[in-house]
Amino acid sequence: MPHTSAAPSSAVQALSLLLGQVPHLTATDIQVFVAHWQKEVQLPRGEFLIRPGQAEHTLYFVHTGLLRIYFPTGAEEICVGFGYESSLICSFPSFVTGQPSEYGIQALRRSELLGISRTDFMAFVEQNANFARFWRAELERNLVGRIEREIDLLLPDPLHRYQRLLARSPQLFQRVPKKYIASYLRMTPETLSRLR
Amino acid sequence: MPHTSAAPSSAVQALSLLLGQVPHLTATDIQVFVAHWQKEVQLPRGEFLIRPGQAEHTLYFVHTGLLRIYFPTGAEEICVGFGYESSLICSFPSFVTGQPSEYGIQALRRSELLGISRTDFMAFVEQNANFARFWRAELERNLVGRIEREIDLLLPDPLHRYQRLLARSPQLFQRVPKKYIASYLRMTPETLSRLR
DNA sequence: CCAAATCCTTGATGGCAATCAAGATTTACC
DNA sequence: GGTAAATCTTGATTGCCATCAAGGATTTGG
Repeated sequence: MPHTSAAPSSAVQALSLLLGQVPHLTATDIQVFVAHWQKEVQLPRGEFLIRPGQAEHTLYFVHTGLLRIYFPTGAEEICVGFGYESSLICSFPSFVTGQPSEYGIQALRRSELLGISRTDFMAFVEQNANFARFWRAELERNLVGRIEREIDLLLPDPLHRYQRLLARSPQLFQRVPKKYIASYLRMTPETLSRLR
Repeated sequence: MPHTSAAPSSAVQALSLLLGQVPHLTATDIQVFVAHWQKEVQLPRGEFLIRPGQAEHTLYFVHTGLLRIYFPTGAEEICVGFGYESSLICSFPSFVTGQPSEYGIQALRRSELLGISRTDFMAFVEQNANFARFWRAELERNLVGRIEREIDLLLPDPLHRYQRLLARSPQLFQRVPKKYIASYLRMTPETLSRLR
């Protein structure tokens, strides 16, 4: 083992692993790319990655932990998504448009993340067809998922919404506090509890 | 005017106009591209572009008319989106994944469309960085819009949902029958009527 | 321009989930 | 491991939207 360079962090290794699954990306591509994920963040439980109204144009990789994305209405906060280990997370509209984020992102457990700036990330997408393909696949997967979810939200019957989510993401119910799932399912914690 | 080639159809002209707004696309790029939109469709009011369960992996350009995208539940159909003039429309999950469509698309007025197969379209995206950029921008715009919409659907109060949609898409209320808007807003036509 | 269908509105009633409340359980953190 | 906080469950009540129904307005298509 060479002593001249520091060993890559565990988070960088995990990110490299994720990228290794992308077709046609070379080891060199990945090595150069991960070097640009320079923003290391450690969040204790309850801490915020992004607060609503804040301009934060960073794409994050969740190495460990669990986060929720929420939208603050006047009265309450509604949960619109979660961030799991080994996935990407950001306030998407803010990341894409450059506007301040309407959403907040909060750690539900102690979480470790790696971040890359919008500028750096988009430079890779522009200059390398393989990264462009990767980002396009991310966008398509995300979009298909959101359309699925739109159905869930339109179903009038709380039981149907619960059953669809349970079928699609059973692991959610073992990791995320039920009250956030209830908000995500557009019902009160009491109603969710009675359905189970 | 040359007699050796047929004049481009009005639909092709409109599509070319839309593509002309894309940065870096050359006139030649556009000319070659639009030649692959070979599926011409004319739908009378009430007719279906795609029926649920059908495999239809075509991307459509709406030249004239108005369509609704809907999801059939056991009891009723819920409206998940609309297709306007000079915009693209498809059953997105089906177009991307190649699976049969869970959604239906129906003409609400007499509509004229142009279609391109998934295979042909993706070939352009793969081979030309400018088309890749165009498709990426489409995906990002679409995704941002869906996230906006997710908020609308999560708001518990029908009045708030109505107000948000009215602020974002006031033209909708002048073009689309209210009963479809009501379904889109997750409420009954009676409730929507009382809000106005 | 007319007839028929579709769509929109207004009213009365009932059901279901939100709300309020309290106790039980789990989880976090020192 | 022990204590405090957070979360989950169960129960009673209320309010709001869906449902059902009917009359009026608009649109469609010949």
